[in-house]
Amino acid sequence: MGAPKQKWTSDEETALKAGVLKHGTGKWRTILSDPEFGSVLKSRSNVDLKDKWRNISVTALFGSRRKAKLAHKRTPSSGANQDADNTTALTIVALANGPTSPPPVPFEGPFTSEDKIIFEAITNSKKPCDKKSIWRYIEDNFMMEPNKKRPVALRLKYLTNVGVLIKTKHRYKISPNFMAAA
Amino acid sequence: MGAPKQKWTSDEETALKAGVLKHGTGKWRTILSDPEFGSVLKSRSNVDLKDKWRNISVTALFGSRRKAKLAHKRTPSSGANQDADNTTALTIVALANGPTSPPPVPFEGPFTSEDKIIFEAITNSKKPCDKKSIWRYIEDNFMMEPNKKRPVALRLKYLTNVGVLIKTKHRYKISPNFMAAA
DNA sequence: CGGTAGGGATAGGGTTCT
DNA sequence: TAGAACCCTATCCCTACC
Repeated sequence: MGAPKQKWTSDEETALKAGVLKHGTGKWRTILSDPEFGSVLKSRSNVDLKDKWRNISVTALFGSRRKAKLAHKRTPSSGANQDADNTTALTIVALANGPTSPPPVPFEGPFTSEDKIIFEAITNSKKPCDKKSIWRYIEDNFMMEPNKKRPVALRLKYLTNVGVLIKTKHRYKISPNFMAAA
Repeated sequence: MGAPKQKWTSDEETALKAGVLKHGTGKWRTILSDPEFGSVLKSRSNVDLKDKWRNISVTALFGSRRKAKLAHKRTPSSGANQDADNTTALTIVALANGPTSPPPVPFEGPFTSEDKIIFEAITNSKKPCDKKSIWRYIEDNFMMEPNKKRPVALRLKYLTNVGVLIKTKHRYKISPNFMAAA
C-alpha cells in the first residue's frame, strides 16, 4: 500500500521552522523552492509543510489540536493555558554567530506561553509589525481575555530589552540572532 | 465515567468484516455510512471500527497485538507463526447462494495462516491485485523470510483452484461466494 | 490548474478495564 | 498477565476557495 507514515525528522522540523522565519507562514511552496530548505524537505509537499506547521504551532500553545479546539469553544478565557510552558516546539534559540552586539540585559529563559504567542504573531506577519498588529493577531487567534493583556505586554517589553526582539520605529521583529529550533 | 466498555457482538463483527470486504481496509467512515452495515454498527465510531479490525486481524495472524510487535522486532524471520491456525477471526466462509459455478476441485479446510495473510493482502488492496502486489504487501507488513515464500505461493495456487480466489488476467480477487465471518 | 486553509479521517502508539 | 476496548495525536486526505 502507500507509505506507512513518514515521521518528521528533527532536521526537517528545523528546516521548516527556519523556512517560516525567512518567508513567513503560508508560503509553503516558496519554502520548498528555497534551495536552503528544499533539499532537506525534498520528500515533503507544500501541504505537508502546512500540516506540520499547524501541528508544531498548536502543540506548543495548547498541547494538541484537539485541546486547541476545545479551548476555542470555551468562553473566551484560557487562550494560552498554564501547562503549555514545558513544551519545546515553538521555542527560539540563540544562533552561534549573530551580527548584532550583545544585549544590555542578558536573557533568562525559559520562554513563556506569552512569548510563544508573540513569536507566532510576529512570525506570521512576515514584516516587522507594531504593537497593534500583535494584539489584533492574538485576539483573532486566541480569544484572550482582557486581563491577560498585561503579561503579554510585559513580555513584549522584556523580550525587547534582552535583545530577542528588535524594536525599530515602533515595529517589532525577531532578532536574527535567534531562530526557531527543536 | 465514560461508557462501561461496549463489547462487540458477533453481528457487529460480521458487519465489519463484510464492510471491509466491500470497501477495503482503511475505509471506516465509508463502511459506517453504508446503510448495509451502518445500521448494525450505529453505536460504533470509525475509530472503533479501525481498532476492532486491528484486534481481529492481528489476533488471527499472531494471537495478539503484543506478539505481533515482538514478531516485528525479531530478525525478519517468523512473520506468520505456527500457532496462528487455531484462531477463527479472519476466516472465510461460503455464502449460501453464489452466482458462479462450483469449482473443479472442492475446497478442503481449514484455512492456514498463509491463507489469512493472502486474504488480508487482497482485501487490503480493494482491487484485484497481481502476485507482485501480494508479495509486496506481505513483505511490508510481515517481514516474512524468503524460504516462507513457497508455502504462500502454493496456497495461492490452491485457493485459486478451489474457487476461493478468482484469477483474471494475472490478478487475484476473493470469490463473491465467500466472505469473512466469525 | 496550482496553492492555501481548514475540517476531517486514518494509523499506530499508548492506556484502561476486565 | 493477556487481550479487548478505548484514548491520543502525528500524519495524511479532501474540499472550498481563491
